[in-house]
Amino acid sequence: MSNISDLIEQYLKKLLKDSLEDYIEIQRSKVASYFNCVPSQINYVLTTRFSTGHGYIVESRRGGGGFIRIIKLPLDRRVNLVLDICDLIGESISRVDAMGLINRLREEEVITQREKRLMCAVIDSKLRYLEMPVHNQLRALLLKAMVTAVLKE
Amino acid sequence: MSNISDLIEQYLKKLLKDSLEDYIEIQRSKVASYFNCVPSQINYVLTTRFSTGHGYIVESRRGGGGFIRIIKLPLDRRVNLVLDICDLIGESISRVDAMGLINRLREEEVITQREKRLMCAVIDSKLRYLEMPVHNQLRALLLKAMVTAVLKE
DNA sequence: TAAGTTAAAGTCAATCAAGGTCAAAGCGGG
DNA sequence: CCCGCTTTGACCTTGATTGACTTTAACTTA
Repeated sequence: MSNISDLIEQYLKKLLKDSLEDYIEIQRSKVASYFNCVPSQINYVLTTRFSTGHGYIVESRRGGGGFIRIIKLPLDRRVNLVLDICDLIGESISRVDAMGLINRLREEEVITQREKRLMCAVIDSKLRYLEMPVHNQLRALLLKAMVTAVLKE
Repeated sequence: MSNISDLIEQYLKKLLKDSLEDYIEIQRSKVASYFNCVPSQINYVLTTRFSTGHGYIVESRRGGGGFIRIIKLPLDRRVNLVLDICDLIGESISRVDAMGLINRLREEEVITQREKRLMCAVIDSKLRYLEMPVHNQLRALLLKAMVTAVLKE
């Protein structure tokens, strides 16, 4: 398991973890040349692993002195966490986004490892009877039910 | 008794035995070309010899840098439990039976209160798109996935 | 200060690299 | 001969990589 995208992902997450702030600023071209890849690969990593669905916000500026800022949304247990998450999930959610969300919940220690596995197993179940759109809706339904159940204490 | 499938099976089991972890990661195409067979033969071996029923969990990822991970379930009483439970669940299960099983797992302290709520939420989800027989099948599928996931430690 | 230059980052489609599925053909023992 | 397990291959889906082209911002200079 070692494609460049994974390495870049880990690299960025480590930067975030080590940062004193809840965000980091990078230079696309720097990171790209550090990993010996084309700059657009960074965008690929950002869109596939640092989307809103994954709990991040990405801002940037072009031109001289440009940068990319990756902000980690705080995901703590206050008031409307459940509602926010359900909102985030909506009526329909892709497998990737669902997994991203679950991972984030785990990273924030909002859920345990076992709970993560449990939720992933549900999301990952090959619901072979179903068409894609229905599948995405079903997934949203189940995910919301799970998040609600596990967080409502 | 020496068809390719058996050889591949032994090969993979040896890898597992020699591994420091309780899992291995392989590349389907590599193994296939090592054994001079078509890639899909590996899938055949996996489904016929490394199923949950056999005490393994198989995960994978496609695309560049893809891999197949074979996880060996530790063979203590919990695993037998998983296998037995999966057996018990079968292809289809009613809501009442499912709930009963979950309660039982809780009573035995095999799962936590949160996990119980999580599982109940999944089972209880009104899967409004579906007919009864399919619903029962789906429930069985999800329940088995959950039990396996939560107990695989 | 407007115009031109340079230094970023963004987009998108093509291509490559896996693994998944399924049905049909092959084969071996009873 | 038949049944069930094995083998094969065509076709599918998903994910990663690359590069040509575009857009935006800052800097420089006349």
